[in-house]
Parts: sequence; structure tokens; C-alpha cells
Amino acid sequence: MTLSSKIKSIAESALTHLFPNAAIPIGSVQVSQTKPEFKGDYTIVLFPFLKLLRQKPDVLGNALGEYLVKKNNLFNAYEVVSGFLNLTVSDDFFVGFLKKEVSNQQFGAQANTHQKVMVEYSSPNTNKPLHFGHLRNIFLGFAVSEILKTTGKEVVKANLINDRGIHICKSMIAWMRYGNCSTPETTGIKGDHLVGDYYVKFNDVYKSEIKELVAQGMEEVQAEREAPIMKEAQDLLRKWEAGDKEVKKLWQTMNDWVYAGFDVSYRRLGVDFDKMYYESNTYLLGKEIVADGLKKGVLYQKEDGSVWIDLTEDGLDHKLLLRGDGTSVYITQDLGTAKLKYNYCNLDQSIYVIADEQNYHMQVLKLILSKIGEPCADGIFHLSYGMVELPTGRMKSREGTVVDADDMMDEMIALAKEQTEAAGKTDGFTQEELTRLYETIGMGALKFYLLRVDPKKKMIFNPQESIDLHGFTATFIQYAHARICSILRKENLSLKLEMTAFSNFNISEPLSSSEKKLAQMLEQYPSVLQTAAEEYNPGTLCNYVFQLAQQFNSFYDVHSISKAENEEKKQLRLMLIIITASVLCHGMNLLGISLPEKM
RNA sequence: GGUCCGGUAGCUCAGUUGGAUAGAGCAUCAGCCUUCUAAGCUGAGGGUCAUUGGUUCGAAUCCAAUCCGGAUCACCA
Repeated sequence: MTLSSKIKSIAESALTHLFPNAAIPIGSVQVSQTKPEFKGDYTIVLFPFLKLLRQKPDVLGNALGEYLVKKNNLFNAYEVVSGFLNLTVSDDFFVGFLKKEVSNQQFGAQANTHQKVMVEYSSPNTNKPLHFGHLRNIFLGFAVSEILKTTGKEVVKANLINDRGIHICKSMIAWMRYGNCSTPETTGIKGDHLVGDYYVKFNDVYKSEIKELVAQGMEEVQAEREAPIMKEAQDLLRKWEAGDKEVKKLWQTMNDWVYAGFDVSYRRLGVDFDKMYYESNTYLLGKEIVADGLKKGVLYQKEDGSVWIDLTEDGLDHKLLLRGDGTSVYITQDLGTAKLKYNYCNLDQSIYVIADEQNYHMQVLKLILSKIGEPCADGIFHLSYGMVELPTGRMKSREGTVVDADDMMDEMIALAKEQTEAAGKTDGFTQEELTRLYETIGMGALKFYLLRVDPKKKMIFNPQESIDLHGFTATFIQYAHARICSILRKENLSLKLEMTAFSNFNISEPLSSSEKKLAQMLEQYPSVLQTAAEEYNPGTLCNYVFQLAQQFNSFYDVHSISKAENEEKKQLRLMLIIITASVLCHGMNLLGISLPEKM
């Protein structure tokens, strides 16, 4: 139980004890951190009880404060300031906390709840390489998965690859026309980029063909339909669906190039998947669900044979689920895939990390499944995030205005190198260690930059301004960690300690304010994780980890650890920094960011 | 037009679910390295929390209306 909730329940029972005739509503006690300008650590707000108990703030505050301090050794002082009861938590509590957790590298992790959660993220199309927008999706999905895991969920990371459809046919036709049998091997170009180049090529040719047709007097709308390259792409798609061997073979080959490229990127990004789904296997699913819905009368059929659902009661429109010719539309396969996922291991929850442009689609998907009575409906949660835009607007892969993910990684790592060298911090490293260090700093900065903001807010990225390595960044946190490691190296201590370490420690001197503040922040880590998990928001964790590093830096500035005033203080501070390092490391790892021991 | 999301310091963002004088980072300015890593620390300036009204002891937070920006509402995916 966290300190804050402990205080809550203690105060609640204290109030019922002091005022036996009044019914104190459960959960009505508000506990918050005391503002730095006042004395104390935690604050109870008295206002909600004044009317109920017919008490004046000062009287109630003093009565409650006195009772709490007297009856409970958790507190050793209190102060009432205009309706707020500020409580000072005893040093013993914090020291007890430090002794208990100093050898626990898993501090913050919760016991397994046996709830099964699938997190689908990344889910790329196979016609182009990953771009900056995908990175937000990927980092979010990975971080949320890890946060859920550490709070006791069993997580299946899933990737649903959109490997079929007109988009890949566009790359295929452009390659057939202009590729000259080039391959990643013959060109030395990474597979996903090579296929992406032909996607761009397709659009260039498409545009010029339209222009030509318009010049010949055709309407633009018609020209868009009639352009030869487009017709050829559509023809390829038809052949693919008919199972044409040659087409399938090329399709497989080009997709394999892309997968090889993605694998390199995923590995570099440090993310992984437990379950891969391919749309070429799932795109025909969902028809039985539609048939079932028709039988149940939830869906209706028009004269032309098309199947619809009426969602007007829910403030939405009529939605098509099957075409007149009986073929699926986009949402049909999603109905089937939702069920497929659910049946994979009896999911309690199925999370979709998808951009907010699909809010409506996801809302409709969940609603339809629930109306048809599919049990998978309840667990569906759309983790919707805002798109990453450039100052000039949305990124368009068709127009080549995307910030490429691989390029971005290269740039960040180059920036890390540049700034490390500029700061003259390369001494004592081997070349190999430096390479790894730049990777750690660059990738950390990139991930943190994308994870620190609330997922649902859209973000604008300006490629002209490089991502900072100062202030609210991963680098800042990595630096704090490296400082701690440096101290521990000199003290011949490891972050991994025996259970018995520090078990004989006792204090005789009061904690300084920055020692206490640091301990207090560390104690809050589990509840931060809980909040981040409940809100599916890694940003909460970013904020916390940054504030912790900040608090450590202030602490570090005022207190020497190695040359502490006495042995007691030294031991105390060692415990503090060991847990700090452990929490920083644990928290950042959940975000997919690693921390160097030296930088 | 319907639905949904957003609007907080010059810029990028927090704001513990309704609590004290609204906080960080960047940028600007002023200090701090003979002492465990200055990628750091301390301080200053910078605010009509989009606007207006309401709810109450108390509102950036809840409600209503308005303004601005975005997404979406296909027999596309």
C-alpha cells in the first residue's frame, strides 16, 4: 500500500473515531502533497468535512492533527493552515522504506493478475518504409505493453501487417515497369526503402499520365480512373485475389524485402512482437459474424444484397458491412480479426494503438460487435493518439514529404556523437563503447521526445530544430543515472545488493529536506506506474522519471555522498541513490530506453 | 451540418480527477566547477488557463453557449 493511500485510510478511520455520530463517506478524504512553501509532507483538505461535522477549519484540523500524531507513529508533526492540515511524516517511515527496497531491483512491479491483454501496434503497410509517425505508434505500443506487464498484466504484443491491397500493387507495377530486376542485393538499398521508392515512382508516373490525359481533353476525375498505370495496378490486385501464381510470387518477394527491412528497423528500435497477423490471411474473415448478425436481426439487407447496420440510435450513421456482390469491406475483416484475436488466448482486453483519424472506425467496430453479441466487444480499447505533423502540415508519403524513421535514427545518433565530442566526454571509452553510447543517447532522446507528451494530443515536429539533449529529455535522466553509477563504482558497490545490505542501518539524525524529498518521491513510484497503466499514458512516467532525476540532481548538489559528514549519512545517501538509480532504470526500460553507466 | 478531440508563459508541454500565490523544459538575463561527471545546480523576468455565463466555501479542472484549429461521417483501406 502506498503512503498516500495509507494516510487516506488512517485519516478516514480517525475521523469516524473522533465523530462517531457522523457518517464519513468512504473515499472522501483527499490527500495531496504539501506545497513546498509550507511545512509538512502530505496535506489533508478539511473543507469537505466542515459542513458535515459542523466544525471550524482550525478546530477540526487541530483535533484531527493531534489525534493522528498521538495515535500513529507515522506522523511526528502537523500544522493547520487555512483549511489544510499539513502532516509531517516521520523519518522512520522513509528509512524503513529505503531499507526494504534498496535490494529490490523490481521495486514498482506488481504481482501477476493473470489478466490477458493484447496490444496491437505498429501495423504497417508493406509498400513503404516506416516514418516518424510510425515511430510514435511503435514507441507508444511498446511502452504501454511494458507498463501493463509491470503492473501485472499478461501482455501479447501483436502486429497486424497490411500486406495486401492496392498500395502494394502500386509498388509492384512500378517495379515491373521501371525496376530492371533490381533487388536490395543488387542496389544495396534496404528492402523497405527500395519498395517505397517504387511507390513514389508509381505516384510520379500516375500524376504525369493524368496530366497527359487531361491535356488530351479528358476530365480530371476520369483521367484519375483511366490512367494506364492505375489500371495496371488494379489489374494486379484482381490477379492477386484470383491467386495468379506469377503475381503472388512477385508480391511475396517484394513483401519479403520489406520485412527484412522492417526487421532491421524494429531491432534498432528495440521493440518486439509476440504475434504476427497478416491481412492476406485475415481479409476474408468476418463474414460469419455478419451472417450471424443478420440471423439475429441486428443487421439488415437491402434489395441489392448489401448488408448494413443502423447506428442512428447511437448518434452514428448507417454502415455498410458487405457489398452487394457479397465481398467484404474494410470493417468486415476487422470484425473477424477482433474475434480471431479474442480467441487466441481468451483476452480480457484488446488494445489497438491506432491514430485518431480512425476514432470513428474503432467506435463503430466496437459498437457493431457488441450489438451482434460477440464477447470480444467489451475488451476492445482504442488507444488513440494524435498524428505527428510537420510545420507544413501532414506528412504525405505519396508526395515524399515524410521524415523517414531510419534517417531520423541516424540523425539522432549523429547528434549524440557530435554533442558528446563537443563536451569533451569521450575519454576512457573504447571505440566500441562510444558507438554504443551514441546509440543509447540518440535513441533515448528520440523515444523520450515522442513519449513525453499526452498520446491523444497531436504533435508538430520541426525537422529544422533538432531534438534537444538538455532539460526535459532522456539525456538528462541518463546523465543522472551515470552520475550515480560513477559514485557507486568508486564505493565498490553494485546496484544489485544482497537482501541483508543495510539491514542494520538506523538513523540518529533527522533527514535533510532534499534527502526526505527524494525518499518521498521514490516511495511514489508504484502509484505512478499504476496511474500510467490506468491511463495508458507513458507520458505520466516520463514526467515522473524526469522529476526524480531533477530531485536527485538538487540532492547531489547539496550533499556529498562519498564524503558525507559521517558514516550514517553516507549509508543513508547510498541507499537513496541506489534506489534512485534502480527506479530510473526500471522506469526508463519500460519506455524502451536504456541508461548508460558512464557518459 | 452531425459526432469526436484539442486551445495553459515567446516556443514545447505538465497540472495528482474540484483545493493553498497555476508549474517544468527551451529561449533570455544574473550567479555557481581546486571538492562524488557543469549533458548539472541556484535565482530573475515572462500568464485575461480561447471567450462569456453558470454550479459552490473554492473552477485551468464540472455544466452551457460562443470563437478558433484538427479528425471523421465512402459499396477506399
